Amino acid sequence: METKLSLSSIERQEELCRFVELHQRATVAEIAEHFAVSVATVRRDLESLEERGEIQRFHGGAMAVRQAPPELPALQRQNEQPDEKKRIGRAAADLIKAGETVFISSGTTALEVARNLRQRQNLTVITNSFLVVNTLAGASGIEVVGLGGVLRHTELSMIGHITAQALAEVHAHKIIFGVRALDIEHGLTNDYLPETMTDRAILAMGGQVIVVADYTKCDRVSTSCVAPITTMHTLVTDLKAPADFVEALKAKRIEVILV
Amino acid sequence: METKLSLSSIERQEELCRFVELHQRATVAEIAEHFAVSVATVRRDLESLEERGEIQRFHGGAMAVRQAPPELPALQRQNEQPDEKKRIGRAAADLIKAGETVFISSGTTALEVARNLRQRQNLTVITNSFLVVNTLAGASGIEVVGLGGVLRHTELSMIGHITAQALAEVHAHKIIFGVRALDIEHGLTNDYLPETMTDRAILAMGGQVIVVADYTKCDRVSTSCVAPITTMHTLVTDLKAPADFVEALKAKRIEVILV
DNA sequence: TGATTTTTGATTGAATATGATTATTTAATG
DNA sequence: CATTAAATAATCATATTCAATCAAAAATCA
Repeated sequence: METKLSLSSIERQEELCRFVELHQRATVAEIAEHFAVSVATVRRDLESLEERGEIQRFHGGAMAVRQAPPELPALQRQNEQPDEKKRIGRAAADLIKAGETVFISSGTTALEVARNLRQRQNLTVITNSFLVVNTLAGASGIEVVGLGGVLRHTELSMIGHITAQALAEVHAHKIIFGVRALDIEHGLTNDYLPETMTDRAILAMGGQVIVVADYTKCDRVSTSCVAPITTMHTLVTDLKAPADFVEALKAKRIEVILV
Repeated sequence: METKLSLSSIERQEELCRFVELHQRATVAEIAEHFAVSVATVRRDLESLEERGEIQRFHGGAMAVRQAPPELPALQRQNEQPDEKKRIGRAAADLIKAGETVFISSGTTALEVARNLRQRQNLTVITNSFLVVNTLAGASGIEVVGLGGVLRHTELSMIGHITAQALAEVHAHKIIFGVRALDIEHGLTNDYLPETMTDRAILAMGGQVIVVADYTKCDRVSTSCVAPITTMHTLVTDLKAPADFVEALKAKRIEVILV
């Protein structure tokens, strides 16, 4: 693991807490080396973290007071192209108007859209992603409808026939759809076969299909075909998306929003 | 990144907030350079933004406010009778055997049961509690089935007709049921009327009904009648439970586990 | 236009964060 | 139980960074 440079004291303390939780226990020297600071600073950080009850100190180091939450793949991926995802999330959220019902699928980019809806009022959000529910929990202005189903542990999404059945009960004006890969010929593709039926049921719900995908997803193909490219009404992507790919979409009368 | 010219102070503050959110963190010098203003102005902006809670300052710069989930009632209540709840949770979890399917309802005591199942293998857990899903996310040995429904923000539970419909699709060997109050005459009662139909559907699913409730819930009545007391097959409670109440339950052939 | 308020940038003493130094405390070993 | 090595807490030095103040510039208003 690399050492990140010039963290603020707040950031370093947070990272330090995670570091200890990840290793269960760590010595002062280990921590000092990892964060490239003096042992004095480490001790000061450990002191304040112990005061807040975040860790337990012992002579020579510190140990975790709670077990580290497992690093889920879905959460790890949030750190890939974070700037693009944030911009895309904001732009897609701007497409949602008050009073509308919007479906938000699983995936980190779609999650970013949910983040930007938290402060909104008079919205109904339907989702099969538990991360989206998590993000919107406590958002008093938003009615959150979670679809049931079998939890896919790696993505924290709900899939299966219970999900499909619940989908038959609802309708959304707009569908924010995250996808693994986009290709003119092969359409929208994902990488997990069992999820395909759920994804198709989502798209069959009707409403405007807004796909959110950063440039790394464009002009790519994954394993599992979900739908043809024309199923998508709008694509929100970033400026690094291949120009000819964007042109090809526009030729097919698909709206493309570049941020 | 280019410098934008002649923004009003309000505009600049908004942009500044977006800038910090986009980069997650930024130093005062970075911000001053980007907006072509002095560090004094930046500090003033950061000060007012922090007062409004838009950003979090640290020595040398500012960072985006971390996505701290607001303190929800369900999470606050976890601190009430924590020892009893932990013991009850452990004892109830011991009743669950490998290979079984168990339903876990919402409520903090039921959540404590889920906590004690995290390391288990070969289990299926069905739940309408978002907190239970959260707890079991990443627990690879457990198949988690979430029921859909409308999110009740205060409890983070799923309720409504989608929930009831999903319940018709599943069956559990054992039902871990958290309840607000227990009374010999009035049976199991909860405090939120709209949830009653969902609770009844849960209990109608069949299987052994195991109610988890600390002593503060015993011999009490709440507003909404869910089911008669004999619906319950087993009660897991603590030693502070009123002795005559326990005796009355045993007389009705209800198993009582005191921890 | 002229007066008044607001905003901005520079200056300076105060505050903060960090690392080095040095007693003091702790834990390990014989 | 005494010795000893290591770790800690306390103190100090230093380099940034911050906040308060003030004057100049800009905007607002009569």
